[in-house]
Amino acid sequence: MAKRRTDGLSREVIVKAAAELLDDGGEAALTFRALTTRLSTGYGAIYHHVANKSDLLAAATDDVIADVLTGVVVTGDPLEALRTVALGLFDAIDAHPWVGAQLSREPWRPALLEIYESTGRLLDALGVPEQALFDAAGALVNYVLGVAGQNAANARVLAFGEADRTAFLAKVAAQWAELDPARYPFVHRVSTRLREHDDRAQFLAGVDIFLAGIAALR
Amino acid sequence: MAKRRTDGLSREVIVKAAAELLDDGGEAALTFRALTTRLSTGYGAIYHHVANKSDLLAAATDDVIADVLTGVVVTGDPLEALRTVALGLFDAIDAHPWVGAQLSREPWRPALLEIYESTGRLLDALGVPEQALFDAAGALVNYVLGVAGQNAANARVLAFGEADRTAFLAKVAAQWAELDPARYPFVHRVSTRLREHDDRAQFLAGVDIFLAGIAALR
DNA sequence: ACGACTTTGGATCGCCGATCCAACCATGGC
DNA sequence: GCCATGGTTGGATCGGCGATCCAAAGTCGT
Repeated sequence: MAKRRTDGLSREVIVKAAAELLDDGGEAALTFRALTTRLSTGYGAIYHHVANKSDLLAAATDDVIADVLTGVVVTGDPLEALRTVALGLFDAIDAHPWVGAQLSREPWRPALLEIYESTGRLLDALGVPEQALFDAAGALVNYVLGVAGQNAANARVLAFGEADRTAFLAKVAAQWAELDPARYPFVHRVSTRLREHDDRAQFLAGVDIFLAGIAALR
Repeated sequence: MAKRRTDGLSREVIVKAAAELLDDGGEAALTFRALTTRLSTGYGAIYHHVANKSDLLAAATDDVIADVLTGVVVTGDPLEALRTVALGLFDAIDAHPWVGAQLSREPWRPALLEIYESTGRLLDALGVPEQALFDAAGALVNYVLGVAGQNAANARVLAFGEADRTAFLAKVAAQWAELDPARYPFVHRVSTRLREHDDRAQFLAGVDIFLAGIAALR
């Protein structure tokens, strides 16, 4: 005989609640049971506004990405703007790792469309020839998606099991250092850099490598 | 009172059966129930050899990647070898999309270690300076992972719901073409290229962009 | 040949996404 | 002013999942 809600339950409210659950407890925390509890409602009410769980995840992701891309101020320099957009995406995914996992899983959705549009337009402004534009945008977006997925995976590891990032990196670096230098010369050699590296800086270094490659094609 | 198996059930056999299930029916087809049926055994027997489902997926992925990287013949030219390795990974992920999804989800596993090692060693042979080696390898690997994830996602879309690739691409391209050119100038413009593009060729174009960028750093 | 240890098969648990339906309530025709 | 109608809501329920647990069956050392 619980009382009925009077404040309209809307798709918007549900998506927002879903995003909060995801931020708080990771991807595993988003369940319809948890949603009914948080929203003090039942399954039927939620399913009335949302098709299924994929729909919900995708909608939440679209929201976050749209916020990032509309929030970025496009300066006069396309090169600088590209780096800003890329960093904005990185930071958003860093703050909401579930977005990263979702992006590298559901293609052809509004979020990805917006990312392609922003990236492609800036590459065009940069003077990339028509011929190479499509491939270049695809490559850059895929790089961002790759980093996004790895970031999300790392966040999952750190969320439960591992103490802090520094200690975890040190552990993996130690494993790399202990590998046979004859069989794994590269990994063995760069283990120190792994321990000391900064994800954000390395991400930007990758963007710059890509931009240099684009410039070479121009 | 079913008879007991006499051919030793081993981790190897289980991982192989898991890979077959994944190849046949996608990621959703890998369940312990399906495994018990296919192997004519029970849950206990499987859990005796395998820690959990993640362990199983990771082991199957490691197998596929190891096969690719050991199978690639390294020619004299490091540049050509890098492209060969990248294409080998692309083809393997194309043939087993679940590998792509897994790679962009579980970091610090043997499969990714092997990929880093192969990539890094070849970049080193290419003459990339010590300073840039770590970042360059990271960028290239992340690009491959990004494509891997998208490929896996596309395969999932095509596996159920959509008829064939050409028709699906045409549909998405049509949606892109119908977007407002004022709001989505880039996406609108390249919609034709989307319809006509070849995934494999575009992947290789992206690899070349990165290699050009890395050469610029040299 | 007997006991300790390993391996196997299946019953069972708790949780999940999804479906379904009865109760509820705002709105509009009369 | 009242009741029929159709868009909402809450919760019982279903089948399937990963995981745990245990008794039975095999294996091996002594």
